[in-house]
Amino acid sequence: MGTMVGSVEDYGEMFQDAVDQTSGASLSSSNQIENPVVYKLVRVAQDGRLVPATDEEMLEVKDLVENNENDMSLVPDPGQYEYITDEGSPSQFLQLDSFFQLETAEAYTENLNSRLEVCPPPLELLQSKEELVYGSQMPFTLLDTNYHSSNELPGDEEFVLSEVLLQEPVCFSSDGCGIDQSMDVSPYSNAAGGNPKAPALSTTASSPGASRDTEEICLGNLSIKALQDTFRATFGRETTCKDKLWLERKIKMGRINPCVIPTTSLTVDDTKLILGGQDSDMVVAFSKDTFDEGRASPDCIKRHPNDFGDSPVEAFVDHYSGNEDFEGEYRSAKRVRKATRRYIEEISKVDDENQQSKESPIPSKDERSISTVSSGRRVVVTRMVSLGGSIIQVPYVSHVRRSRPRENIMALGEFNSGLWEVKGNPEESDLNLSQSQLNNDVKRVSGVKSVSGPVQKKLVAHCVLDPQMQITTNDQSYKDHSKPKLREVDEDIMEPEYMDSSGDSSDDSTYNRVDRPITQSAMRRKHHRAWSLSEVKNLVEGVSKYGVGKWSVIKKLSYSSFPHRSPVDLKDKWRNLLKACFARAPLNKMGSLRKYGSMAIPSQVLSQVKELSQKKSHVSPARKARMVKASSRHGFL
DNA sequence: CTTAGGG
DNA sequence: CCCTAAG
Repeated sequence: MGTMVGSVEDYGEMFQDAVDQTSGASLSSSNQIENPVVYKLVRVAQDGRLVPATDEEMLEVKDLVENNENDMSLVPDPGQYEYITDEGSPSQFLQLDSFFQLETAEAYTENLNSRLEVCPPPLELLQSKEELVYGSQMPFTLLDTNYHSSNELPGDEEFVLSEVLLQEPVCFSSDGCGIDQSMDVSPYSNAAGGNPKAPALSTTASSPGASRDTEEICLGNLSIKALQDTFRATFGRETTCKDKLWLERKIKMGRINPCVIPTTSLTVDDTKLILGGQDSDMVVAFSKDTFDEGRASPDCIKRHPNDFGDSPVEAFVDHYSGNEDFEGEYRSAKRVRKATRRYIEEISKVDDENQQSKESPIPSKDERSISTVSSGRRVVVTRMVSLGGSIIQVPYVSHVRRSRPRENIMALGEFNSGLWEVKGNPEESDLNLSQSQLNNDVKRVSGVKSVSGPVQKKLVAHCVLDPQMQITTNDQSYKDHSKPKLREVDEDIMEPEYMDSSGDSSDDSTYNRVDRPITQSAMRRKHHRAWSLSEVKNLVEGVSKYGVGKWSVIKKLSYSSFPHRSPVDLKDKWRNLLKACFARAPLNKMGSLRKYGSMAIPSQVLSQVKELSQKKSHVSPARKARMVKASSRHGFL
């Protein structure tokens, strides 16, 4: 059994006719744009070409569809798609849910809105005529069946009808009961133009002739209330969102076919069908192997995270997932973070370990989990990872730092070349890296925290070789040069230039100047400078003046004398202060003394911090205005 | 570039 | 302190 996938535009007619019996209107090519569902029928030849089906083949399909059509309305399966004719009334129902099994509610709660899956049905369904229930399987189920009864087709070739062009008023429901419910309850029938039978999936349905331009103009003129009504008419549920832009956007997206897959860029490589679009990055990748072997877990259609694609993700999602809309409303209040690269990397890493793939980061062809797909614009290497019980496809990331190397990458290179020897020139401090630094950098280079990748393995090997030094290596030259070590200590103290410029010679600075034994903590980071009490006080004062979150303002106004503290540093420190004061609040006895003998923060300051944190959680508009004024006075806005 | 937040 | 994502 070969692969059967495909999508060819011209062959929508027959299928369309079959489905759209009542209207009897056949689709002209110009007409297709307005029609909500367009099926395309092709045959995939052995060499992978997509051969348009012949008229005879189309007739068979038509017959098949018609035969099954009678049963359609009897199928009491929730999660149907609705097919809307040009007249705007629902003439048929198509159940396609197993094909477009898009994001589920659970999936979205995982905050992985950058992914999408569309999984074809199990192969068994493709093979069994008996099991064929119209609409509950993929479209090409029908055609596959059809193929077996067709004499016309060469033995190895199969019919394929795979893609659905969902043009306008198709309502998807992630919870699997969208249409049914809406038909029953019909909470929006009024807004749908007065026809209570009309599912009012879209206002478009009631005004099929309206062009999008017109609509968009109209949208812009609508009031928020009207937009909300339109939203309700479009999506079948209420919205409380008052964001006009958001509403317009959603409505537009609800009307615009979110998953148009231009067939112009349809290509087939030896195992994959790729449907790439100029706008859409949607990639359809049905694995031939998977189908051949009768597995029920073929490759899925995936959307890639935003790194590899843009807004279409959202459009796609919006349309199919009712939940997303809620999320969208929520998002207008608080922005939602997408999965970070780190997160993806770690997922990838875990997957890597699971797969025991020790090979080069370049995906091998045999690896099922890694596929190279082209989206028309670019080639994307993806890999399958399991997450939260479902399989998702993520862009492949090698576990190597991809971004700009650190300034001391050269030193790293030397380590990487195998000897671990720092060239013993004390003057070039950049090369005289402490071992901890090296660890750190190696860690960064590998991009992951745990040991993985050749570089870090090397490190481990060397560490093992020298049991005397726990963290450091067997590097003799490093030992011999005390300067690097001293330098390391220096990291933790105020550097003179800053002292001078700041004029801040308060207590803690001298504290920091005290030569301390090289503790582990002192070894830990290069770029660590202890916060002086005056700095902390400055910070607190700055926050009290300008408010929490105005880090750059504070930095510029109160911290011009501390060039080594970035706004982010301030923010971090503030976070730490908060942590400190709230953690200590209950048992204030120990007061300001810390375990590790690091800087003592006066409890007075801490209470100040606490006070500010509470007060500043809600800055009054007046104060905000004052702040804006102040900062603009200083040229910050 | 600035801010927020995870690491 | 670092990194990255979101504006």
